[in-house]
Amino acid sequence: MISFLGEYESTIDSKGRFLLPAAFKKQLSADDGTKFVINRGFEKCLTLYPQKSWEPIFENISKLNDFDPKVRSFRRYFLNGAQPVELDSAGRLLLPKNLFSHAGLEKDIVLVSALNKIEIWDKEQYDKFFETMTDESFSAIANEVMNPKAEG
Amino acid sequence: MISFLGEYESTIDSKGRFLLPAAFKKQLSADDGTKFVINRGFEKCLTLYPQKSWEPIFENISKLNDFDPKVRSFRRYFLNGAQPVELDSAGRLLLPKNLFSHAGLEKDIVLVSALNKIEIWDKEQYDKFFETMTDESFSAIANEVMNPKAEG
DNA sequence: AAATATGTGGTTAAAAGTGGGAAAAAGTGT
DNA sequence: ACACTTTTTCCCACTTTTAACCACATATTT
Repeated sequence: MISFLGEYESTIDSKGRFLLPAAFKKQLSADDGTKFVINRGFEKCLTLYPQKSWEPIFENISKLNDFDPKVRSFRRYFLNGAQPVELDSAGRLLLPKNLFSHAGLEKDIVLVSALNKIEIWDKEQYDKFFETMTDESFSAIANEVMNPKAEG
Repeated sequence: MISFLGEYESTIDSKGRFLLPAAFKKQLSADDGTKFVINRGFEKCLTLYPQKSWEPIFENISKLNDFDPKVRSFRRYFLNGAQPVELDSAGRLLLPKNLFSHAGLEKDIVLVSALNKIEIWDKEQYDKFFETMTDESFSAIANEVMNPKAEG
């Protein structure tokens, strides 16, 4: 499974395209190729999955029991907005218009590794996230997440 | 696991490169090689991990469940700004531009051992840190950290 | 003092990034 | 159904930036 590392800036041009930073392209193996799936992220961002990273997620959702109303709600919310995108000859991706508003995208964006996928943030929103996160709140979350035994 | 020792100065050239002091290079084993990961540090500094030191940290985070909002916050904050860097033929590292401001880097920098990684400080910032730390406050902290029973 | 290793700077070729035009496709109205 | 308009996609050409390389200066060692 691929894993990304890094945080790079890019800009959206007048046609809604942005260049996938070279650093990420290098991290893509040959068989990840040029196909991606883009989706709404959980917070105010978008998520970009290389085809290979998307497949297992899609499979997991397929396995859920569709008779459960919660499953249906989740599936609708999660899959609505997911769209396949492909790199053009210059290594750019075209952002679907209907996803702009969810992430509040304008012009300057930040692409950040999220392990096996990439998050796309509006630069302003991204900066805001870090402003609201204090050392103490990070420290508390880190302890909860990485040291679960501490709780109980 | 590698562990560094020492504190050395270096300077950033006009292209944003700095020479990794020979003393640190000597401490790197052959299989640590030339690949590093650089990231924002908790304080006003950057952190430089030899690839080998970084891997286990990254793996641990990969295991967490990304559907947990706390995990996402933690991941974002922790991976914030992490970028792969590599030594050039002259043994220098190129500092990513977007990390300059976090550490307030100008020209003169100090590289300090931080166990299995190296901290990169702007010389001025580093000096300030020592100015604010008096013998007494150091002694108090030392007692708290190294002798937890003392608290009561 | 010579030789080797360390540290510094600059040039240049290659890659990354940007913008726009034209062809194709989709949509709209008569 | 056809002509016309608008949107989308594809591709080409240019500009800027980057990183690889080279050459030299300084320090250190034998």
